[in-house]
Amino acid sequence: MTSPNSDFLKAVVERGYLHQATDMDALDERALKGPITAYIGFDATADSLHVGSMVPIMLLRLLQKTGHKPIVLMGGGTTRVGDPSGKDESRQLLTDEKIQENIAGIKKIFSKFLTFGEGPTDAVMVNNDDWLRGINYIDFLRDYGKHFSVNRMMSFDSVKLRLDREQPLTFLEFNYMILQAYDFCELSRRMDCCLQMGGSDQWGNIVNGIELTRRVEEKQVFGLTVPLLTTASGAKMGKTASGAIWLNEERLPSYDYWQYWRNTEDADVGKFLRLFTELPLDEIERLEKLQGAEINEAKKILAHEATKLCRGEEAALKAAETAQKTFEQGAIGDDLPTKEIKSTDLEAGIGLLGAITEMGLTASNGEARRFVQQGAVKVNDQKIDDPRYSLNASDLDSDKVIKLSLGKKKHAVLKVV
RNA sequence: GGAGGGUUGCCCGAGUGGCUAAAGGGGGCGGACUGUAAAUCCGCUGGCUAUGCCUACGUUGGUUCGAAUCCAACACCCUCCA
Repeated sequence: MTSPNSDFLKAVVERGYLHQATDMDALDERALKGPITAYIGFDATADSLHVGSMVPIMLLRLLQKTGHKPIVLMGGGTTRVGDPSGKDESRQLLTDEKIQENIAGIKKIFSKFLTFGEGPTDAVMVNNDDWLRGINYIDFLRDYGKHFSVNRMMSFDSVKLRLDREQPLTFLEFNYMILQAYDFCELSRRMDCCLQMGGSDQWGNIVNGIELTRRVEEKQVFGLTVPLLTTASGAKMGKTASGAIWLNEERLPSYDYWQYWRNTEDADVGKFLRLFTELPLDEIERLEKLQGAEINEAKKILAHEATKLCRGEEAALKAAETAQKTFEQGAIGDDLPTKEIKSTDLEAGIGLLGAITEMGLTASNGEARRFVQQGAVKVNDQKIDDPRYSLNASDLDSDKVIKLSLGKKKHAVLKVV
C-alpha cells in the first residue's frame, strides 16, 4: 500500500488509527475527489458511552475535520437482537423505551465531538430501527438471505468462539451479522455512504456489509478498522475499580475523568496523545520523549486535552486546579467530592467508618473497617487506624473542613455549615 | 422421547456430611518503593448495630443434631442415541 494522499487517510495513518482497511488506494482516491460519507455503528445498550468508544468517536471527528461527512449509526434495531460477540451470555434484551432513552443520552455525547446539521459535511445520527423494523421476513430472505453463506458465517470468530466453547448461540443472535451487513447496504442506498469504520472486532461484519452492498447495489464501498486498545500493561481501556470511565457528566465527574487520563501509563502517553488529542504531531513527539518524572507534564497535557474535548475547557481547568492543589500542595481542591454536615452532628461525633462510606470512598462499613485497619485511611493527611475513631470538632482545619482520604488518590471533603 | 454429564463468590476453578464465608488462580483494591507511571514485594477482597449475628454454592422441598456436599422434583446448559 502506498502512503495515502488524502488529508483524512494521511491523518488516520499518522495518528495510529489504522488497523485494517479494504482497498486503501481506491478509498484514498475517492477521498481526494470530494467529501465522502462514512459511518460507525454504536450499540444502544447504555445511556452513555465510555472511554472504550473513544477511538471510534475521535475517528469520526477526524473525518469531519478533514472535510467529510460522518454518520453515527445507532443500533436501535440491532440492540433488540444482540451481538454474538464471543460472550457466553446472550445479551439482555432491552425495551424499546429504554433504547430510546439510551440513544438520547448518546446523542448528547456526540454533540460535543461532532457538528450536527444539514450541510454537506455536517454529522447526522440515524437509527437502524428505521429500516429494520418494517422488514418483511420472506422478502428479506429472498432479496438478501441468498447472498449469505452459512459456511462462511460459521467461520467468523464471534461464532466460532461460541461453538468451540460449547456455549449456546441462538438463531436470533446468529442473525445479527446479517442485519449489520444490511445496514451498510441501506446507508449506501439512502445516503451514498461508502465507508464503514469500527473496532477491529467488527472486521468480519464490515466485510460482510461491503460484499452485500457490492452484490445488491453493485457499488464499491470500503471498510476500515481501528485497533482495539489495551493499555501497555494489557488492561482493557476504560475499566477501573470504581467502574467504567463514562463520557457523560452525570455518570462520572469531570475531575475523575481528568484523573483517568492523568494516570496513563508512561508507555501509553504518546499513543494516547495521538489518538485522543488534536495536538500537532511534532508537539506530541516532543512530549513523548520526556523521561522520568518529566513525563508527568505530558500526562497533564493529555488529561487537559482529553477532558477539554469531552467536558469543555472550563471543566478541564477546574480539574487540573483541584489535582494540583490536592497532589502538589497537599491542599484541598474545589472539585473533590464534598458533603456538608451540621456542626451539631459534629459535636456529637461522626463515626469515621460511616463517613468514608457515605462519601463513596468505600462500598460498605466492613470494607471501610478493613481499610482503616490496613492504614489506608487518613483524616487531614493524618493516618487513623482505629476503626472506632469518631470525627469531632477538633478535626476541623483552619478552613472549617475535614479532608478524608483513602489511599493516595481518593479524597473527599466534609464541610461544616 | 431415552441415556449420561453439568450449574460454586466479580471471573475461572477446587471442594462430595461437621475443621467451609468455601482451596488455588485471575482481576481489583490497599500498603511499601516511586514520579498521582510501570515492575516488584506484602496484605485485603459477602453484609451488619460485630468476641456475636445474618445472607450465600441453579430453584423448591426433604433426610440429618448438622448439607455446597445425601435424596426428590423443577429449571437451564452440554454430549450421545431415537
